[in-house]
Amino acid sequence: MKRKETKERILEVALELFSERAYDDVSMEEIAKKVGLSKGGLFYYFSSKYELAKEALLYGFEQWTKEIFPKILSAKSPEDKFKALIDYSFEFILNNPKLSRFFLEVYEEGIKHGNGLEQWKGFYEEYLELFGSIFEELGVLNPRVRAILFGALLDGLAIHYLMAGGYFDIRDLKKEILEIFLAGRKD
Amino acid sequence: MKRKETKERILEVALELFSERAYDDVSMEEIAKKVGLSKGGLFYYFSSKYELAKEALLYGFEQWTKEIFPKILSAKSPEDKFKALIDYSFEFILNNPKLSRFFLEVYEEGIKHGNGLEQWKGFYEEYLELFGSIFEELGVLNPRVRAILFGALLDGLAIHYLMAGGYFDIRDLKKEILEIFLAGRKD
Amino acid sequence: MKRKETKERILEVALELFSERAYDDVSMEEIAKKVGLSKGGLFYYFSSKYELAKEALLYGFEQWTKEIFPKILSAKSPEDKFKALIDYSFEFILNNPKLSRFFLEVYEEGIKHGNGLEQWKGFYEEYLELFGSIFEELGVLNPRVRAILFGALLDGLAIHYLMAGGYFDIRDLKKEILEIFLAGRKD
Amino acid sequence: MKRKETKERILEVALELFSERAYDDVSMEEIAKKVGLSKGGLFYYFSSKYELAKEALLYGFEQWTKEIFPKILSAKSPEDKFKALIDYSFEFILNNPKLSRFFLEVYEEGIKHGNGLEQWKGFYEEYLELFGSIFEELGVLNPRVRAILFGALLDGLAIHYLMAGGYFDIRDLKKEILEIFLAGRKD
DNA sequence: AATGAATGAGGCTTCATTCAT
DNA sequence: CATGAATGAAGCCTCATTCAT
Repeated sequence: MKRKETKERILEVALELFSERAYDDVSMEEIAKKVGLSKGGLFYYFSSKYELAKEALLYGFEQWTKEIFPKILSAKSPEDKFKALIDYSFEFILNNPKLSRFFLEVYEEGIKHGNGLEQWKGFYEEYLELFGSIFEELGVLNPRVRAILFGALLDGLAIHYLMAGGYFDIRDLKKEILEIFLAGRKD
Repeated sequence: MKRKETKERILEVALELFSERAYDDVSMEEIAKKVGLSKGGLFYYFSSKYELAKEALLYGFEQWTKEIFPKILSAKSPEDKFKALIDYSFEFILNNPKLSRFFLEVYEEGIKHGNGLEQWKGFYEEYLELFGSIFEELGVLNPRVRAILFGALLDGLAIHYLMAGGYFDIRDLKKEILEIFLAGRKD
Repeated sequence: MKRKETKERILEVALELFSERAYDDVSMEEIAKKVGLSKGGLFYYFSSKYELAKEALLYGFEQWTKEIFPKILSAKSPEDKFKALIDYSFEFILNNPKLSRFFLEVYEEGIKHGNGLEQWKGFYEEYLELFGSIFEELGVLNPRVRAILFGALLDGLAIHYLMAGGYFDIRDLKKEILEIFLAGRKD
Repeated sequence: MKRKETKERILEVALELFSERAYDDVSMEEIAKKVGLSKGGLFYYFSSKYELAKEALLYGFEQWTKEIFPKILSAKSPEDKFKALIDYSFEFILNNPKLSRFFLEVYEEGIKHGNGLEQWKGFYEEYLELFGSIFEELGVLNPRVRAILFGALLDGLAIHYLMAGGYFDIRDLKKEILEIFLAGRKD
C-alpha cells in the first residue's frame, strides 16, 4: 500500500516535470527532491530514468483516457461526441502543450535502450479506435484515415500553440476543424 | 570565401545530425569530427551550441523555401498548387521526419538563453502566407485559419509518421487531406 | 559525521593549494586528486569552485583566529600584547605569504558571481577590532586608524616578503614597526 | 617608428586591462580587439602573453617613475618631499588599486616560465632608494628599513582600499602615516 | 524502504598559440 | 606587418547510476 502510494506520487511529479521541460533538462535529483525522496530512493522504485519516464507517460495517458473517454462517449449524438472530443482535446492541449514532445523523447530514448516502437502500438491504437468510431458514426467514408489525420492535427496544434500561441484564436480553429472534418459524409 | 564554405559545411552537418537525433544527443565533438574540424574550430564559427543549432535550423528552412516555394507557385491551377504543396511537404516530412522536433528544441533552448519567440515570427508567417494564399485562390472562406490547421497537420503527421509509420498509407492520407481541406469552398 | 570529516579534509587541501598557487592555477581536478576523491565527489560537497575557495578562505582565517587571538590577549601588558601580535602575524605571513593574494582573488571571483563585498565586512571588522583594542590599551590617540594602517602593513609585507624576501631582515623590521606604531602615545 | 607606436599602444591597452582585471581574466583576444589588431598581430609584437604582461608592468612603473619622481624631489624641505610622496602615492593607489596584484601575478607567471625574481630587483631598489633618501634627509635612524615598511604599507593599503574602501577616510590615514613614519628622528 | 556518499564519463566552452597567406 | 583560420589542451560542471549502511 505504502509502496504504491509512493510510486504514484513519483509518477505524478515526474509527469508534471517532464510535461514542462525537456527530458534531459529534468534530473533525477529534481524529481527526487520534489517528491521528498533521496536520489537513491528513486532508483529503488524505478531502475532507470528511462523506465520512470516511460511509466510516467503511460500513467498520464491512462489518466486522460479513464477520465475523458467516458465523457465523450456519453454524448447523445455523433456530432456532440465529436464536439466533445474536440473540446476535451483542446483543453488537454492547453494544459499539456508539451506532452507530445515528451512522447517523442521517450520514444527516442526507448530506441537507444533497444526498445522498439512496439510498446506504443496499443497506445496509438486505443485512441485511433475512439476517433475512428466517432467518425464512423458520423458517416465519414474512411473513418480510420480521418482519425489518423485528426490525431496528427491535435499533436501538431499542440506544438504550434506552444510556439505561436499568440497568432490564432482557438475558437476559430474549433469551428474550422468541425467544418473540414465533417466534410464528405455519406448522404 | 573560405570561411563561408566552412561555415556552410558546418551548418549542413549540424542540420543533418540534429535532424536525426535529439539536441542533447548530438555533441559539438561529434559535429566537429564529422566536419573534419577541431572542437575549438567549431567555436570559432559559432559562439555556442545553441547559436549553431539555431542557424542550422534557419539554414534548413531557407533551403527548403528557396527550392520548393517557386515550384509550388508555378503550378497552373489553384488545385494543382495545393496538390504540389501536399506532395512536396510529404516528401519533406519523409526526409526530415524529426525536423519539427528539432524546431521545438531550438525554440526551448532559446527560451533558456533569454531569446523569446520573436525570432520565429517571420518564419512562421512566411509559410503561413504561402499556405493562406493558396487557400484563398481555392476560394476557401477562412484561408488563414485553414492555413494554420494545414501547417499544424503537417507537423503532427511528421511526428506520427516517425512513431507509427507502419500504420498508415501515405497515399490514402493525401487523398483524404485533399478532400477535407477543400471542403466548404465558395460556390 | 563522515561528511564533516571529508568536507574539512577538502577545505584543508584547498586552502593549502590556493595558498601556494593562483586561483586559476589550481584545478578542481588537482584538489580532488589530492583529497583522494573524484571530481564529481568534490562537487557533491561544494557547488562550485568559487564556493569552495570562499569557504576555504574563511576556514583558514577561522583557524588562525581561534588559535592566535587567545594567545595574544593573554599577554600581560599592552606592550607584550602588541609584541605577541607582531610575532604571530609575522609567523603567519612567513607560513602563508600568498594568503592575502588569495583573499583578493576570492573577493574578485565573488564580484563576478554577483556577491558583493558584504561578506567580508565581519571579517575585516573582527581583526580591526583586535588591533584597535590593543592600540587603545597602548594609549594611542587614534587606535582605529592605526589599526587600519597596521593591517595594511601586514598584508603589504606579506606580498613584499614573497617577492623580495631576500632584501630585508625580519628582525630589523619588527623593531622598527614597534617603534613607529607606538609613536605619539598619550603621556 | 610605426612599429614603436603600435607596440606602445599595445602596452597601454594591456596595462589598462591588467590593472582592472586579473591576468587570467584578460585574454589576448580582448587586448587585440581593443588595440584594433588581430590576435596574430599581437604575437608579432610579443612572443607570449607573459612577455606582454611583463613589459606592460614595467612600462607602467616607468611612466609613474618618470612623471612623479622629479615632482617629489623638487619639493623644498624633506618634510614637503615626504608629504608629496604620500600625496602622489595615494593618488596612484586610488587610480590603480589593483596594480600590486598585477605585479604579483606577473611575478608568479614569471616563476612558471622559469624566470626568477631577478628582474624585479632593479625595480624594487629604485623606489626603495627614493623612499630611503627621503627618510634619510628626514633624519630617520634606519632609513632603509623604514623605506621597506613604507613601501609595504602602500601596497597593503592599495589592497585594503580596494576591498574595504568604504571603511576609512583617506585624510585620517595621511595624517597618521605622517605621524608614525616621522617618529624617532635624530634630535 | 531509503539514504547519502561517491563515481566516472561526458559535455560545453575558453584560450594561448601557430601558421599559411 | 598583419590577418584569420585552426588546434589542442585544459577547465568547470552535470548527472545517471551504484552501493554500503
